[in-house]
Amino acid sequence: MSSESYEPPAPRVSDLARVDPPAADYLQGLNPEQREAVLATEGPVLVLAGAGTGKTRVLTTRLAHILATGKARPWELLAVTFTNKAAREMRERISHMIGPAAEGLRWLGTFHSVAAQILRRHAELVGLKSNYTILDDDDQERLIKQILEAENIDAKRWTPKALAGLIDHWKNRGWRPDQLPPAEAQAFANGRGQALYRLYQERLRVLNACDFGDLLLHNITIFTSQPDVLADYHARFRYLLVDEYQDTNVAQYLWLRLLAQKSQNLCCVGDDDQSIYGWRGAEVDNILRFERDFPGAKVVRLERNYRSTSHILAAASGLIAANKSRLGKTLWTEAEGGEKVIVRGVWDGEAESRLIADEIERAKRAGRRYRDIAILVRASFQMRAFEERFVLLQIPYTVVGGPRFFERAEIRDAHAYLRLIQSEDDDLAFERIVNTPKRGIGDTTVQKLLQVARLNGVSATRAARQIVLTDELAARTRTSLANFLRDLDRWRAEAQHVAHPRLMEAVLEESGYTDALRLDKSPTAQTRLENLKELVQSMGNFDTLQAYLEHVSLVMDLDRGPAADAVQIMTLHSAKGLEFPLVFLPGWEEGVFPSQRSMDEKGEKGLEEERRLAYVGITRAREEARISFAANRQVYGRWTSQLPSRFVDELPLANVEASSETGYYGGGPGMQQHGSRWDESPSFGAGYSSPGWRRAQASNYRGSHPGRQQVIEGDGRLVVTGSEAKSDYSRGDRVFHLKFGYGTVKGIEGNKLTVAFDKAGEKKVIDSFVEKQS
DNA sequence: TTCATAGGGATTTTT
DNA sequence: TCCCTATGAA
Repeated sequence: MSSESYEPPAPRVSDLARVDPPAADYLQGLNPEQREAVLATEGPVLVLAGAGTGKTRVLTTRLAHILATGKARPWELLAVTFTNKAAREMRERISHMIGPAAEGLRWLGTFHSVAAQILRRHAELVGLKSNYTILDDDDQERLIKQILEAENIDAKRWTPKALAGLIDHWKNRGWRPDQLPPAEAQAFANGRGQALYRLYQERLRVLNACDFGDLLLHNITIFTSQPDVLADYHARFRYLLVDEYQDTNVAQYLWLRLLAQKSQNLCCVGDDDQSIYGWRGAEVDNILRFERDFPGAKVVRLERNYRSTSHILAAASGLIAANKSRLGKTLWTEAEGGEKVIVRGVWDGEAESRLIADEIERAKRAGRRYRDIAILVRASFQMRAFEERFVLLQIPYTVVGGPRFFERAEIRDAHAYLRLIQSEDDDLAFERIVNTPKRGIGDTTVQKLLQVARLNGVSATRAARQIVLTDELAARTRTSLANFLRDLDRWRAEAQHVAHPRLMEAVLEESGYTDALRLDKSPTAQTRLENLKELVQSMGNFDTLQAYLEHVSLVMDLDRGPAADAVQIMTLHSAKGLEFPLVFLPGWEEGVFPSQRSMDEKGEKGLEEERRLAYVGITRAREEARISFAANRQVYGRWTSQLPSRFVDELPLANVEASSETGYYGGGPGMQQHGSRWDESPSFGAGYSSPGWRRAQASNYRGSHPGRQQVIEGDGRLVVTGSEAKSDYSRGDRVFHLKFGYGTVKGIEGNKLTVAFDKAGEKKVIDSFVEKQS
């Protein structure tokens, strides 16, 4: 902070001398602090960027500035982010500012992708080949499971998942097997943790593979053991930039420190108040300690918020002030006024979703777009109530997050084929597909193969080659294994001259994979086939198979098309970095948010992280934030009565309005005063005049079920009586559903249909929500 | 190899 | 409550 540390007169003069007209442009419109953060290029800098203070702008402008002033060329900049999305966004914005020169930023990427690139060049230094594969968590877990089995450890009591988590944790802390602190080494399966970790690493080396944690850890090993390699990178990276510094773990911190130790030109941007990934190994301490770790560091605080209204900011600030371990910032805005943050209690979870859905319809009628509205929940089980309600009212929504494209089983299978074609030694890929689709090579055979492989210290494929020459297997099994090997060899030969999307198609056809799916009557088979088609298509974007496989292991997701106009439902975690005009924050109840588990496991630290999550939630809102809590909630099928979250009490009274929407609760005296009981007496029956409800009812009647009656019961549930009446539908009918699209009726139970939708899979729906196709 | 059933677990998830 | 997994029987 001291002014001495920011006075490198010489560079500054040369800055001014070199800045040419377009350069002046990019500084326009920055506020003084932002400008300071951009111009302080030399020495360590910590930019504390509060929510909505123009962080990305500073980041990109800073890079553009370094390039424009000729301090470094694009390939001399190291810029790391956590997500591919952030990296992509940064690259786009920079190329917008400086044009095609941004293409040269080859060291702009995620921690993992940059580390993977570095590791490719020096793999042999840690016992790998440069074409090593990167395991996903699925492979990782299967490998660990094998080790546990081989070591005769009860995998029920000591789950592979738990060990995977532990190893991850160790890697996050930067510990290799021989570096574990004694206390940690004792963990797992009666003190065998360290030995198992060592075995796991050995297996990885044999497989020429590494997991995500290894990417960084191997880098660190190389840098510390090979000074000349490190010196090479010191010469290369003249300026280093890190986004979301509060989310770095110890390994990432060590990695950065090694790379920055010579030039010291390290700029870290982050916000301690938005550190919400502690459970994944992020160390808030990294940011809290920055000034100690980098003596003479300059600290710039970005506190002017351009996103939210003053009530929203004040509410968030008041809340986060309850945290003890923080550097402290005071956000301010010129956008005075606006709506207060609305807080209210409802009777139960259903009332909550009903309330929010109705308000969304009101907002829509008032001219808001659906896409401007978000519902941010603590945990995904909370999403269902909203989804159900939205389907009922036909409010379009999208759930952000959820299963990702490359994590689907069929995609992983397809990749396993490719991996095995590319590297015969990839045993994990071999095991995955040797009997997928079924070709009569059962578990016993595979186990036998693995045993032979381990005994002779060769890969499973090689073991298979040997074993088919003997008579150890039944004739039938032997033939199909031999066929499989022959196919592999053929594909491997084809891979030399056939374009990889073509190869993929051939493999899927000739292996019988697509045939098996076509014969599969299950409703998801169709979707899977489509996914595979999409996969083949996406492969075309890459020059080589190698490049493609590298991409999928590091990116794990497909670029989604433009977002539809739909309400966004997501967890608070995945909302970080986003903003919406109208934000709903449901489920603010003790135990749900803050999450009980978080507090049980991490105590005060856990609670503070939950509070930061609440802070992140509120600060996503540009214009309106609406918090709610229910008095009763069904958790895992059990009704529990809930207490309002302590975070509700921590909101500053002046910026909050405990609203009493007519019909949702009595609005007794309790509601006016903060801190008193949030009594509420729901008045049922109100709130059913919204357009969506009418639409739903209309479509019920349109469904034409003579002899049936719809009754709206006291609790608001739609009950259809007389369900014995004969259904209009019969098995095999083609139907259309507004949300799920086209499908075929598979079963009928009263007014409920089981429909196999072409896209969405099998669902149970109420018949009045589908239209019969003739 | 496939089906049925019992049991256990059920936050958050950047790569 | 509900969904996924492992396990066992046919």
